Amino acid sequence: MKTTRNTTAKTAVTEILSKSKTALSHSEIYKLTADLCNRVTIYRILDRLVNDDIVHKIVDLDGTVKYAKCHHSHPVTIHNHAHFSCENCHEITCLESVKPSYIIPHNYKVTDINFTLSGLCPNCLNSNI
Amino acid sequence: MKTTRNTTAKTAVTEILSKSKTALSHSEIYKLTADLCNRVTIYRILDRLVNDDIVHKIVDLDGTVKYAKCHHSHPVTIHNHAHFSCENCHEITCLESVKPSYIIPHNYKVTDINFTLSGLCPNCLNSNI
DNA sequence: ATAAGTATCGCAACTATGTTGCAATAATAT
DNA sequence: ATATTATTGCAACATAGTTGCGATACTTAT
Repeated sequence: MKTTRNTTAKTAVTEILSKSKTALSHSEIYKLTADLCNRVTIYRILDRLVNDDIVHKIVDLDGTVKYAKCHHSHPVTIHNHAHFSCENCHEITCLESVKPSYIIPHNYKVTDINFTLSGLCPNCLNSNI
Repeated sequence: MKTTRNTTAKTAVTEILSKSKTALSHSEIYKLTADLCNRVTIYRILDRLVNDDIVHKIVDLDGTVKYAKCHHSHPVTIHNHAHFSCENCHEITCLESVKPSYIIPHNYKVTDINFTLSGLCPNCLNSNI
Protein backbone atom coordinates (compact mmCIF):
# COMPACT_ATOMS: atom_id res chain seq x y z
CA MET A 1 0.00 0.00 0.00
CA LYS A 2 1.23 3.43 -1.00
CA THR A 3 1.82 5.76 1.88
CA THR A 4 1.94 9.47 1.21
CA ARG A 5 4.83 11.61 2.41
CA ASN A 6 5.04 15.20 3.46
CA THR A 7 7.72 17.02 1.56
CA THR A 8 8.83 20.63 1.48
CA ALA A 9 7.32 21.15 -1.94
CA LYS A 10 4.03 19.49 -1.04
CA THR A 11 3.73 21.62 2.10
CA ALA A 12 4.48 24.77 0.11
CA VAL A 13 1.81 23.97 -2.50
CA THR A 14 -0.75 23.19 0.21
CA GLU A 15 0.11 26.47 1.96
CA ILE A 16 -0.29 28.46 -1.25
CA LEU A 17 -3.69 26.93 -1.95
CA SER A 18 -4.81 27.41 1.66
CA LYS A 19 -4.02 31.10 1.57
CA SER A 20 -5.54 31.76 -1.85
CA LYS A 21 -9.11 33.01 -2.00
CA THR A 22 -9.39 31.90 -5.62
CA ALA A 23 -8.56 28.70 -7.48
CA LEU A 24 -5.08 28.62 -9.02
CA SER A 25 -3.72 27.06 -12.18
CA HIS A 26 -0.63 24.89 -12.34
CA SER A 27 1.46 27.72 -13.77
CA GLU A 28 0.27 30.21 -11.17
CA ILE A 29 1.22 27.83 -8.41
CA TYR A 30 4.55 27.14 -10.06
CA LYS A 31 5.36 30.85 -10.18
CA LEU A 32 4.38 31.27 -6.55
CA THR A 33 6.73 28.51 -5.43
CA ALA A 34 9.59 30.50 -7.02
CA ASP A 35 11.98 27.76 -8.13
CA LEU A 36 11.45 25.64 -5.06
CA CYS A 37 11.02 22.62 -7.28
CA ASN A 38 10.59 21.43 -10.83
CA ARG A 39 7.52 22.12 -12.95
CA VAL A 40 6.76 18.40 -13.18
CA THR A 41 6.87 18.04 -9.41
CA ILE A 42 4.03 20.54 -9.08
CA TYR A 43 1.93 18.44 -11.46
CA ARG A 44 2.62 15.34 -9.39
CA ILE A 45 1.95 17.05 -6.08
CA LEU A 46 -1.37 18.37 -7.39
CA ASP A 47 -2.32 14.88 -8.56
CA ARG A 48 -1.64 13.48 -5.11
CA LEU A 49 -3.51 16.25 -3.34
CA VAL A 50 -6.51 15.70 -5.58
CA ASN A 51 -6.38 11.94 -4.97
CA ASP A 52 -6.25 12.49 -1.22
CA ASP A 53 -9.24 14.86 -1.49
CA ILE A 54 -7.26 17.69 0.04
CA VAL A 55 -7.55 19.77 -3.09
CA HIS A 56 -10.12 19.74 -5.83
CA LYS A 57 -9.75 20.28 -9.51
CA ILE A 58 -11.93 22.80 -11.29
CA VAL A 59 -12.23 23.32 -15.02
CA ASP A 60 -13.65 26.54 -16.36
CA LEU A 61 -15.58 27.02 -19.59
CA ASP A 62 -12.41 27.61 -21.59
CA GLY A 63 -10.92 24.33 -20.45
CA THR A 64 -8.50 26.00 -18.04
CA VAL A 65 -7.72 23.67 -15.16
CA LYS A 66 -7.42 25.17 -11.69
CA TYR A 67 -7.04 23.86 -8.18
CA ALA A 68 -8.57 24.94 -4.89
CA LYS A 69 -8.26 23.71 -1.35
CA CYS A 70 -11.41 22.23 0.08
CA HIS A 71 -12.81 23.89 3.16
CA HIS A 72 -15.02 21.07 4.28
CA SER A 73 -15.42 20.37 7.97
CA HIS A 74 -14.96 16.70 7.13
CA PRO A 75 -13.70 15.13 3.93
CA VAL A 76 -16.23 14.49 1.20
CA THR A 77 -15.77 12.58 -2.01
CA ILE A 78 -18.14 14.57 -4.17
CA HIS A 79 -17.59 18.31 -4.37
CA ASN A 80 -21.03 19.27 -5.45
CA HIS A 81 -20.89 22.97 -4.72
CA ALA A 82 -20.75 25.58 -7.45
CA HIS A 83 -17.79 27.49 -8.75
CA PHE A 84 -17.87 30.89 -10.33
CA SER A 85 -15.65 31.69 -13.27
CA CYS A 86 -15.35 35.39 -14.14
CA GLU A 87 -15.14 36.13 -17.85
CA ASN A 88 -13.35 39.39 -17.20
CA CYS A 89 -10.70 38.74 -14.53
CA HIS A 90 -10.69 34.96 -15.06
CA GLU A 91 -10.72 34.28 -11.36
CA ILE A 92 -12.43 31.16 -10.13
CA THR A 93 -14.02 31.23 -6.73
CA CYS A 94 -15.81 28.52 -4.78
CA LEU A 95 -19.44 29.24 -3.99
CA GLU A 96 -19.60 26.74 -1.14
CA SER A 97 -23.20 27.60 -0.34
CA VAL A 98 -24.55 27.24 -3.86
CA LYS A 99 -25.48 23.62 -4.43
CA PRO A 100 -27.45 22.45 -7.42
CA SER A 101 -30.44 20.23 -7.01
CA TYR A 102 -31.27 17.96 -9.91
CA ILE A 103 -32.79 14.61 -10.76
CA ILE A 104 -30.18 11.88 -11.20
CA PRO A 105 -30.86 9.74 -14.27
CA HIS A 106 -31.40 6.26 -12.88
CA ASN A 107 -29.24 4.41 -15.40
CA TYR A 108 -26.17 6.54 -14.79
CA LYS A 109 -23.80 6.16 -11.85
CA VAL A 110 -22.68 9.62 -10.78
CA THR A 111 -19.41 9.84 -8.85
CA ASP A 112 -18.39 13.41 -9.46
CA ILE A 113 -19.99 16.72 -10.29
CA ASN A 114 -18.80 19.89 -11.94
CA PHE A 115 -21.10 22.84 -11.62
CA THR A 116 -19.59 26.06 -12.87
CA LEU A 117 -21.36 29.36 -13.27
CA SER A 118 -19.75 31.88 -15.55
CA GLY A 119 -20.20 35.60 -16.05
CA LEU A 120 -19.10 38.64 -14.07
CA CYS A 121 -17.94 38.47 -10.47
CA PRO A 122 -18.91 41.19 -7.95
CA ASN A 123 -15.59 43.01 -8.42
CA CYS A 124 -15.83 43.24 -12.19
CA LEU A 125 -19.54 43.99 -12.06
CA ASN A 126 -18.90 47.06 -9.87
CA SER A 127 -16.13 48.47 -12.02
CA ASN A 128 -18.75 48.34 -14.85
CA ILE A 129 -16.74 47.00 -17.77
CA MET B 1 -20.75 43.89 -40.06
CA LYS B 2 -19.35 40.41 -40.37
CA THR B 3 -21.48 38.04 -42.38
CA THR B 4 -20.96 34.32 -42.00
CA ARG B 5 -20.41 32.09 -45.02
CA ASN B 6 -21.26 28.50 -45.72
CA THR B 7 -18.23 26.59 -46.85
CA THR B 8 -17.61 22.92 -47.61
CA ALA B 9 -15.61 22.45 -44.46
CA LYS B 10 -18.15 24.20 -42.27
CA THR B 11 -20.96 22.11 -43.71
CA ALA B 12 -18.96 18.92 -43.14
CA VAL B 13 -18.24 19.78 -39.50
CA THR B 14 -21.89 20.64 -38.87
CA GLU B 15 -22.94 17.34 -40.49
CA ILE B 16 -20.53 15.34 -38.34
CA LEU B 17 -21.79 16.96 -35.17
CA SER B 18 -25.42 16.53 -36.21
CA LYS B 19 -24.98 12.82 -36.71
CA SER B 20 -22.99 12.18 -33.56
CA LYS B 21 -24.85 11.03 -30.48
CA THR B 22 -21.95 12.13 -28.26
CA ALA B 23 -19.89 15.28 -28.01
CA LEU B 24 -16.69 15.26 -30.06
CA SER B 25 -13.28 16.77 -29.49
CA HIS B 26 -11.41 18.84 -32.04
CA SER B 27 -9.10 15.95 -32.90
CA GLU B 28 -11.99 13.51 -33.29
CA ILE B 29 -13.72 15.88 -35.67
CA TYR B 30 -10.48 16.47 -37.54
CA LYS B 31 -10.01 12.73 -38.06
CA LEU B 32 -13.60 12.35 -39.25
CA THR B 33 -13.17 15.05 -41.89
CA ALA B 34 -10.30 12.99 -43.36
CA ASP B 35 -8.00 15.65 -44.78
CA LEU B 36 -10.82 17.78 -46.08
CA CYS B 37 -9.16 20.81 -44.58
CA ASN B 38 -6.41 22.00 -42.31
CA ARG B 39 -6.32 21.39 -38.56
CA VAL B 40 -6.47 25.13 -37.89
CA THR B 41 -9.56 25.50 -40.05
CA ILE B 42 -11.45 23.08 -37.80
CA TYR B 43 -10.58 25.24 -34.80
CA ARG B 44 -11.85 28.33 -36.56
CA ILE B 45 -15.03 26.65 -37.79
CA LEU B 46 -15.80 25.41 -34.28
CA ASP B 47 -15.26 28.92 -32.91
CA ARG B 48 -17.73 30.33 -35.41
CA LEU B 49 -20.31 27.61 -34.77
CA VAL B 50 -20.07 28.26 -31.03
CA ASN B 51 -20.42 32.00 -31.57
CA ASP B 52 -23.49 31.47 -33.70
CA ASP B 53 -24.97 29.19 -31.02
CA ILE B 54 -25.23 26.31 -33.45
CA VAL B 55 -22.80 24.23 -31.43
CA HIS B 56 -21.95 24.29 -27.78
CA LYS B 57 -18.66 23.72 -26.07
CA ILE B 58 -18.43 21.28 -23.21
CA VAL B 59 -15.49 20.76 -20.89
CA ASP B 60 -15.22 17.57 -18.91
CA LEU B 61 -13.60 17.10 -15.52
CA ASP B 62 -10.20 16.40 -17.03
CA GLY B 63 -10.25 19.63 -18.98
CA THR B 64 -10.99 17.92 -22.29
CA VAL B 65 -12.90 20.25 -24.58
CA LYS B 66 -15.67 18.77 -26.71
CA TYR B 67 -18.36 20.10 -28.99
CA ALA B 68 -21.98 19.08 -29.49
CA LYS B 69 -24.75 20.33 -31.72
CA CYS B 70 -27.62 21.93 -29.91
CA HIS B 71 -31.01 20.32 -30.36
CA HIS B 72 -33.11 23.20 -29.14
CA SER B 73 -36.38 23.94 -30.79
CA HIS B 74 -35.38 27.61 -30.78
CA PRO B 75 -31.95 29.10 -30.13
CA VAL B 76 -31.02 29.79 -26.54
CA THR B 77 -28.02 31.64 -25.22
CA ILE B 78 -27.54 29.69 -22.00
CA HIS B 79 -27.18 25.93 -22.30
CA ASN B 80 -28.16 25.04 -18.81
CA HIS B 81 -28.79 21.37 -19.27
CA ALA B 82 -26.49 18.72 -17.83
CA HIS B 83 -23.83 16.72 -19.59
CA PHE B 84 -22.60 13.31 -18.60
CA SER B 85 -18.94 12.45 -18.86
CA CYS B 86 -18.12 8.74 -18.57
CA GLU B 87 -14.91 7.95 -16.71
CA ASN B 88 -14.55 4.66 -18.52
CA CYS B 89 -15.30 5.27 -22.19
CA HIS B 90 -14.79 9.06 -21.98
CA GLU B 91 -17.91 9.75 -23.98
CA ILE B 92 -19.81 12.92 -23.28
CA THR B 93 -23.54 12.91 -23.80
CA CYS B 94 -26.09 15.68 -23.40
CA LEU B 95 -28.74 15.05 -20.79
CA GLU B 96 -31.17 17.57 -22.22
CA SER B 97 -33.81 16.82 -19.63
CA VAL B 98 -31.59 17.18 -16.58
CA LYS B 99 -31.54 20.82 -15.54
CA PRO B 100 -30.09 22.00 -12.27
CA SER B 101 -32.02 24.28 -10.01
CA TYR B 102 -29.97 26.53 -7.77
CA ILE B 103 -30.01 29.88 -6.07
CA ILE B 104 -28.17 32.55 -8.05
CA PRO B 105 -25.92 34.65 -5.83
CA HIS B 106 -27.31 38.18 -6.13
CA ASN B 107 -23.99 39.96 -6.59
CA TYR B 108 -22.87 37.78 -9.48
CA LYS B 109 -24.01 38.15 -13.08
CA VAL B 110 -24.41 34.67 -14.57
CA THR B 111 -24.24 34.44 -18.35
CA ASP B 112 -23.25 30.82 -18.85
CA ILE B 113 -23.51 27.52 -17.04
CA ASN B 114 -21.54 24.31 -17.11
CA PHE B 115 -23.14 21.41 -15.31
CA THR B 116 -21.33 18.15 -15.86
CA LEU B 117 -22.02 14.90 -14.10
CA SER B 118 -19.27 12.32 -14.16
CA GLY B 119 -19.16 8.60 -13.46
CA LEU B 120 -20.27 5.57 -15.43
CA CYS B 121 -22.66 5.74 -18.37
CA PRO B 122 -25.35 3.06 -18.89
CA ASN B 123 -23.19 1.16 -21.38
CA CYS B 124 -20.16 0.92 -19.13
CA LEU B 125 -22.32 0.26 -16.08
CA ASN B 126 -23.84 -2.81 -17.74
CA SER B 127 -20.53 -4.31 -18.82
CA ASN B 128 -19.65 -4.09 -15.11
CA ILE B 129 -16.08 -2.82 -15.20
C1' DA C 1 22.96 4.23 14.22
C1' DT C 2 22.77 1.91 9.96
C1' DA C 3 20.81 -0.27 6.20
C1' DA C 4 16.94 -1.45 3.23
C1' DG C 5 12.85 -0.12 0.99
C1' DT C 6 10.30 3.04 -1.49
C1' DA C 7 7.96 7.60 -2.26
C1' DT C 8 9.37 11.62 -4.33
C1' DC C 9 12.15 14.50 -7.30
C1' DG C 10 14.84 16.55 -11.41
C1' DC C 11 15.83 16.31 -15.96
C1' DA C 12 15.12 15.69 -20.70
C1' DA C 13 12.36 14.55 -24.20
C1' DC C 14 7.98 14.07 -25.97
C1' DT C 15 2.84 14.59 -27.21
C1' DA C 16 -1.31 17.15 -27.43
C1' DT C 17 -3.73 21.31 -27.77
C1' DG C 18 -4.51 25.76 -29.18
C1' DT C 19 -3.01 30.46 -31.39
C1' DT C 20 -1.27 33.96 -34.73
C1' DG C 21 0.26 36.40 -38.98
C1' DC C 22 0.04 36.54 -43.67
C1' DA C 23 -0.62 35.45 -48.34
C1' DA C 24 -3.80 32.75 -51.25
C1' DT C 25 -8.46 31.24 -52.16
C1' DA C 26 -13.33 31.15 -52.63
C1' DA C 27 -18.20 32.60 -51.24
C1' DT C 28 -21.37 36.35 -51.75
C1' DA C 29 -23.54 40.77 -53.33
C1' DT C 30 -23.74 44.14 -56.95
C1' DA D 1 -18.45 39.09 -64.44
C1' DT D 2 -16.29 41.72 -60.86
C1' DA D 3 -15.29 43.58 -56.41
C1' DT D 4 -15.40 42.72 -51.64
C1' DT D 5 -14.10 40.24 -47.83
C1' DA D 6 -14.80 35.91 -45.16
C1' DT D 7 -12.35 31.89 -45.08
C1' DT D 8 -8.43 28.86 -45.68
C1' DG D 9 -3.51 26.78 -45.64
C1' DC D 10 0.84 27.01 -44.02
C1' DA D 11 4.45 27.65 -40.94
C1' DA D 12 5.80 28.85 -36.73
C1' DC D 13 4.92 29.46 -32.11
C1' DA D 14 3.02 28.99 -27.24
C1' DT D 15 1.21 26.45 -23.48
C1' DA D 16 -0.26 22.28 -21.02
C1' DG D 17 0.47 17.93 -19.58
C1' DT D 18 3.01 13.16 -19.67
C1' DT D 19 6.64 9.60 -19.29
C1' DG D 20 10.93 7.08 -18.25
C1' DC D 21 14.73 6.79 -15.48
C1' DG D 22 18.37 7.57 -12.43
C1' DA D 23 19.16 10.30 -8.20
C1' DT D 24 17.53 11.85 -3.72
C1' DA D 25 15.46 11.73 0.70
C1' DC D 26 12.04 10.13 3.92
C1' DT D 27 10.50 5.89 6.74
C1' DT D 28 10.79 1.75 8.87
C1' DA D 29 13.07 -2.26 10.64
C1' DT D 30 17.14 -4.21 12.51
